[in-house]
Amino acid sequence: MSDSTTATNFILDIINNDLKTEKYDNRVHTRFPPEPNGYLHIGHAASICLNFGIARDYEGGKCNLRFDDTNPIKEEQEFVDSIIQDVKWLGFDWEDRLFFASDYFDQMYEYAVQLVKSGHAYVDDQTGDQIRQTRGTLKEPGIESPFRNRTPEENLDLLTRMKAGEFEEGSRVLRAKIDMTSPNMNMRDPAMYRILYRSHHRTGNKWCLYPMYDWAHGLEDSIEKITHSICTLEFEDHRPLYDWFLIALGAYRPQQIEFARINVNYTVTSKRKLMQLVTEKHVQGWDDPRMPTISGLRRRGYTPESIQIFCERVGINKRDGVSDIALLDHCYREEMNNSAKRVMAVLDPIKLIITNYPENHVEMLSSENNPEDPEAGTRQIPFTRELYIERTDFMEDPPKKYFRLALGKEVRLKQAYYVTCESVVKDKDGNILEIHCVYDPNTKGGWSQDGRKVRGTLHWVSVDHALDAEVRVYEHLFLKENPNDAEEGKDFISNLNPNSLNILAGCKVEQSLKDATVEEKYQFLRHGYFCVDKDSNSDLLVFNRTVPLRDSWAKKGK
RNA sequence: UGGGGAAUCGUUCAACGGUAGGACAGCGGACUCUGACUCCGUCAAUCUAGGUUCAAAUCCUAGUUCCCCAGCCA
Repeated sequence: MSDSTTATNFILDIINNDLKTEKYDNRVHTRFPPEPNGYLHIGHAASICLNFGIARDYEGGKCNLRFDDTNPIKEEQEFVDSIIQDVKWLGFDWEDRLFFASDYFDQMYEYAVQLVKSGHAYVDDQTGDQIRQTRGTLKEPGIESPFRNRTPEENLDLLTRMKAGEFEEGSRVLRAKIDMTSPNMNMRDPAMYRILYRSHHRTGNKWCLYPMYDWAHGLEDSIEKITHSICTLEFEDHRPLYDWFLIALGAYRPQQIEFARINVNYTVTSKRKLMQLVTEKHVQGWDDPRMPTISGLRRRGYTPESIQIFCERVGINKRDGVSDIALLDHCYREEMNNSAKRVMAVLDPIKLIITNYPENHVEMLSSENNPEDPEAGTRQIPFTRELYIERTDFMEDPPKKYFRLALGKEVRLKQAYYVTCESVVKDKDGNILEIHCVYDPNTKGGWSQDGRKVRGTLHWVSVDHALDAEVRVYEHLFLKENPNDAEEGKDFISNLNPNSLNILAGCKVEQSLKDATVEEKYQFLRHGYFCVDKDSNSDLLVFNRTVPLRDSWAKKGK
């Protein structure tokens, strides 16, 4: 390992041991094998980080990106493209090892012929229903197919004709001849090939025979000389079958290792459910910033680094659990605190007028871009008589320990001056329209010579210079930690959070944001971390709030 | 006794017969030109019952709970 301080886990233990015993000639070669039938999500990220992380951390380690595209009914090029983009964006490199299971179809078929010839596989003429009915149950053994004892010659003839397209879809399957009484259902003569007259996104109409997962997956790993084939827990009792095929073939056999899938609270990660959210338009697409998809997280503003660190800290083991999304936010804040440029943005503006400040006067004030990073430098910000401040930064009847503006109270305007509130202007209904203050010219830069202190520091923007912006503030997509915990007769959809998207129009942001580019990230002072959304145009900047800053004051109010 | 897995602070990961520790979350405080950051403190766990041992989260026995498997899905 290149970094001994990172957490170890049972998979690394296995690999280290295999290295010690030279089980795989000191090679470490993993793979990430997505099926291109949906978008990648945070759960996949854990697997990607694990597999590519292992390749990165071991001397000479490799990790392949391989599409497990054995089912043309569900798979599409769109998903291949998005997956490639997402893995790349996450920061991983498969070099020249981008593979497709479909590239091995010929080879797989030859292997099948070999099993037929050696009497390990047979063609079954039973219907799907018949096969299901004779499989037995969890507690009762299955019944052998009447076609189970055909000769290798007959099986070979039938298999050849299946491949040639002589038989109807669903009329026959090739089955492994194992044990219909096995307590492991996977070993009860599992199907290897089904007949499907479907066009495949890569092989077109070349095949009408498509391999099943159990048959295909081990072959893919074997062909690529994978050493450690890491998958999720539900494949644990497929391992005997994985091994059986490769042993029967006398082929190179990787070690399958299973770990618990990563779940995250307040969201769902089943492909079916994500698909449902998109198709039923509960969200605006796969990359909706509320989605746990990689593309959604990306658009929301999360970085590859924060996702990687999150996955590392969550860790790997064999118990299923649910991780706290707050940890991702923590990882993100940690990263951004060191790197994000600070800017001032007023999300809910109210006018503040400095009555003793000259009209039509503009002062340029200097502000640091990132107090955590002196190298980030400073910028100039225009200060004028009329400013916008945050509506919530003024209260007529402030509670105790309220540091912000109130009648007669003095606060600091960030990097500018101390101001004291003298009066407010209201409309007929009593709504505050303007806050009138006086400033102390001797506090320029936000510091007083006489040592007097103010507790509150407010952010602001000049009315004349502010840019218009729309800010999208997100909450959890679901109200419950476990969205599947729904009332009787209802499903996860009933737990959708109606306030998961809150659009703030009429926000005012500082001038320096004029040339902000899509995906660029900022800290809006005292608010949180935001990034520019692709919906921005030359008239209106659109920001997504990735995560808010921690706010111990707001917490006290609760 | 169908088979296969898993049980440690609220969550998550460690401890591999020798002081149950870290992170996140929570709570309290200090600091602060971001009520941020940072720092300090604090809360809090070995599924149960027996057994082996000087010593058990760890080994043994018996239970309990949870997850996965009856697709021509992966």
